[in-house]
Amino acid sequence: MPRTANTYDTFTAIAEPKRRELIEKLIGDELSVSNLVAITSWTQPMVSKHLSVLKAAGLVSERKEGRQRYYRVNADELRPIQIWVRQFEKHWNKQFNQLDEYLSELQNKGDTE
Amino acid sequence: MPRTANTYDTFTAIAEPKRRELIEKLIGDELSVSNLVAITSWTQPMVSKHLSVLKAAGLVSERKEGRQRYYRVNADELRPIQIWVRQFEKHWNKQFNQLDEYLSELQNKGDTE
DNA sequence: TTTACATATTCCTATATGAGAATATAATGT
DNA sequence: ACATTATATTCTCATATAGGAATATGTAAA
Repeated sequence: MPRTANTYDTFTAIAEPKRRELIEKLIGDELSVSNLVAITSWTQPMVSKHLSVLKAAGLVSERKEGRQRYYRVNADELRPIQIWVRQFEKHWNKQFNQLDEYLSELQNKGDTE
Repeated sequence: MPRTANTYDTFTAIAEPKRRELIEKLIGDELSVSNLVAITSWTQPMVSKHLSVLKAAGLVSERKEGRQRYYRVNADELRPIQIWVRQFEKHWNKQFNQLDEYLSELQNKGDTE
């Protein structure tokens, strides 16, 4: 039995590097499959298949428009991960915590909302 | 080819629920294999094997003492996950962000350091 | 040096699944 | 109706790997 996976849960879905890559491309943007094919240079079936896994895990949603399908990320679905990781936060080294704050600031600066 | 996995990276290592369970048990505590066997009621080889994967991924370290081996979690190794997930933070729903703050407070209250 | 205990490793098997190629579906335009 | 474009699905194959049983390694005690 490989990865116990009832089917794809969030953790399993993002374990695959290509799927993380896809999700990253979708941050903030809504993109069609062909957009993603162009950006990644992967084959179309490969993009579609990974998208379907992400969709099954609830990490992306789909919007049909003509013959294209536009995908967007459901950012909220990544929160269980953050919540899980937070359990370990208090055991992180101080020096790294400083880096964290720095990164947080960078991100807030880039925040346009 | 299942999970592309060169071998176990952090994301792949925690994709397995049993491994997440193990890591959780090790938060704050240093535990021997038999401790973990007692706690989880899994077979000893099963515990050892999952620990070896976690160790290969750098998520736990080992300390030998007599015939026991004590394991502890390397919390810092989970930071890449947090950093990755943070990219999506600004797209989370406000209502959830409030829940986040609440959970954060709870956790800080429990912080003894 | 045997015996008992703690842990790791090896061997086997079943199965999930990523990749690739080919094909199907579906929508649009002519 | 037919061609074209966009996307999904199906099929085959190779391989990583979780689980289980058995065994090996290593350490302490008698």
